[in-house]
Amino acid sequence: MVHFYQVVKEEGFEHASVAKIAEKMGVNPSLLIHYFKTKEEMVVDLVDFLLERYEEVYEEKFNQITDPKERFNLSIQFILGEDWMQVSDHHTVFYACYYLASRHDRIRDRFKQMYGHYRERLEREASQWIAHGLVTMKNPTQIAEYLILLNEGLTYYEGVFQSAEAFKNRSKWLKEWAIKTLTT
Amino acid sequence: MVHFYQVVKEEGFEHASVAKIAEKMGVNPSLLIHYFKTKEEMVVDLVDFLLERYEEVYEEKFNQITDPKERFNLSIQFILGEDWMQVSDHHTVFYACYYLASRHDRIRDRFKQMYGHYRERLEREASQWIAHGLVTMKNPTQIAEYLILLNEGLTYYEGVFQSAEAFKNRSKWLKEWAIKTLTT
Amino acid sequence: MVHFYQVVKEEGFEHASVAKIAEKMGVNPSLLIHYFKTKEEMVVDLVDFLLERYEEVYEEKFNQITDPKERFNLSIQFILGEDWMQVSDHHTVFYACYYLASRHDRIRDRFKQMYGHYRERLEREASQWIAHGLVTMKNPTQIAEYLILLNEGLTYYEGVFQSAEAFKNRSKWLKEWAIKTLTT
Amino acid sequence: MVHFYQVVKEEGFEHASVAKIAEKMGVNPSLLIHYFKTKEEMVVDLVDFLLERYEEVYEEKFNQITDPKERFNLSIQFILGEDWMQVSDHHTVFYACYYLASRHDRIRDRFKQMYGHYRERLEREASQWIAHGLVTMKNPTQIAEYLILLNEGLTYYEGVFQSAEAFKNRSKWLKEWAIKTLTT
DNA sequence: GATGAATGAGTATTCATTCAT
DNA sequence: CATGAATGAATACTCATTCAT
Repeated sequence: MVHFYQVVKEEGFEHASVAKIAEKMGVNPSLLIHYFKTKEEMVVDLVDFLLERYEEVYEEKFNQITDPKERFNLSIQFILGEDWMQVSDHHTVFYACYYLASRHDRIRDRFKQMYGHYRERLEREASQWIAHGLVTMKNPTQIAEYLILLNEGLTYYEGVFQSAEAFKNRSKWLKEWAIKTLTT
Repeated sequence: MVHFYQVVKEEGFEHASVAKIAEKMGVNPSLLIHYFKTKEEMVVDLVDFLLERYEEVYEEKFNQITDPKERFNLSIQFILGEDWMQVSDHHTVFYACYYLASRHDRIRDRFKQMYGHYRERLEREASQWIAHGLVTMKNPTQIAEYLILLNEGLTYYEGVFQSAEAFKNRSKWLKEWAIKTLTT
Repeated sequence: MVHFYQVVKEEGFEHASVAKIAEKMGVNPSLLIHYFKTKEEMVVDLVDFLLERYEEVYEEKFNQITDPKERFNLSIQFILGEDWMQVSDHHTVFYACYYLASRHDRIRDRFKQMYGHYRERLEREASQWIAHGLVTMKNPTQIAEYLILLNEGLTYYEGVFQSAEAFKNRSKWLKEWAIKTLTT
Repeated sequence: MVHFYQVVKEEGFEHASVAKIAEKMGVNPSLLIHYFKTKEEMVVDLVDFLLERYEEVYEEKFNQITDPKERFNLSIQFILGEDWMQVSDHHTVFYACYYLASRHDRIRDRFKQMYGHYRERLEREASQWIAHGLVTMKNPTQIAEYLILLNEGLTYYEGVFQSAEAFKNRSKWLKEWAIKTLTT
């Protein structure tokens, strides 16, 4: 899968043929078909591979800290800061898969699942923030979705303009706005 | 172009071959190549076609109303409400093009341009809001980008879960949050 | 025709399409077809154009001098020397046409005609040489063909190795050999 | 390769498409591309195939006889006689390739190599002739090149007029002239 | 005298997949 | 467990040519 991912990244999804993936793996194209039966299956697995990495990343991030207040700040930092952007050098591959999701039910289900987990994760966080009086908003689901929305919007927008500097600046005030929105 | 658009919508970008587009148009494939020289040119034109429609839509929307206060509410309504979603039944086609932009400079330039205009449009609106004391945030650019971010995040998220009802609800509280953020 | 010639020279015979020739001429492709009826006709005309230029060149060369002895030396010089090679920067185009001649009767007839004239020309020269006792060989036809053969062999060989220096040297001793052959 | 050769011979180089070659072979066109990667590679291989056959022919011819004097006469016979012409029913294919060489470095290199070997072969022969006092000319390279030139000129000329009878006659006196040139 | 729309056959090449070994 | 031969459909694109204007 990592080879599939690499080919997509280097040559684009539309050029990621079975032959090229096999070549990168150093095996025979037939072998890939033998295991996956069909390319569609490979694509689904690629999506799984990609989304699992996302899940791993945020699980890992949220498990590092225990102090609630610190967690709140670090969550905002993680979701709207530059850390996430590093993860998102997957950008091209990710949006290729997102497009697929719009046409392909099985793939969209994977996305639903991943974002479902993501939201649950954030809901649990948000509940803690509420419990510790760190935020004034009272609905954990809304808090979670709000942050995801901002995150995706930010990533999307950066994908268009691709300016590290502008992103840095935008990230800065957006974090402030988000904190203000949640805490007042 | 509208035929290209339709084929992409119906069969997916990856299956939108010159032959199929020509068939939908009822002409010979070579005729398309004769006019566009290459398929790449057709794709760029498709992107232009798509983005121009977006530009038309928001230009039209923003030009309907003159009363500043009403404009503020209607802008929020337009950007974060269901109206936009109707425009966004282009979803699949749009994200196919967005993916292309990540790999194709000319196409990304088109996106930059469109979002540039969009932002300028919103900046001018925001300046009015500020001038009339409708919002407390003082930076029109940040206001504009904030709204675009929310809009894109919202659209993106809906693309995954595709639930009209959930969207409606989300749209409702998000508008409230946005207004609160901008006005307090 | 000169445009056809140029396109063949620049892009190769196989890429010299009606469209490209028309473009180089600044006219509409249909116009060319209108005049020539078919591309085959254009090719035949190209061959005519090319061979006529060859005829012009040797007619011109042989008409410059009147003194028989000088003519003998200058003929050898012209046929086996570097002058000819300048004419033969047509090399690519010429051999493209020669190949056509092997498959195309009308074109081969043109070649026959041109070489017929060439041989006759040389025969008349050779007759003069014989009459003035400049050569010992007595058959003008054989003399003419011998020189044409050497010329073509020399050109052909140079086409393979493409070395100006080696050609110069080869040209030098070949002229001596030819003179020796004809005069002893 | 032999199929490619046949198609070129029967239909002309310009019509020797991958599809036609595959058809003649009774296989699928994509199989050819699978093995050769590109048509250009096929063409290079065709040239190799053709030139190797030439090499084989003259190697074989020169290895038959051991007596030096006989070798001299037989070499002249081989190079300027009708034997060679039988080999040269490759005429069309050969000149198609020669034209290619004028535009294609890799192919021209093949030609250089073949003619290099050919010349070396003849140089070795010529050295023997010199050593045995069969010829008066003392430079083996010049002797070799002289014979190649005559051979190519003869072949070329015959390609234009295509008259077996005229060729026979021409071949006859040309051999006498060549022997005279080399031995006096 | 010239243009431009349109065609249809043909080009090399890519691709996922099958099957025998 | 893996290879390699083979296929057939699809791809963008080229080209000479026709025809109406």
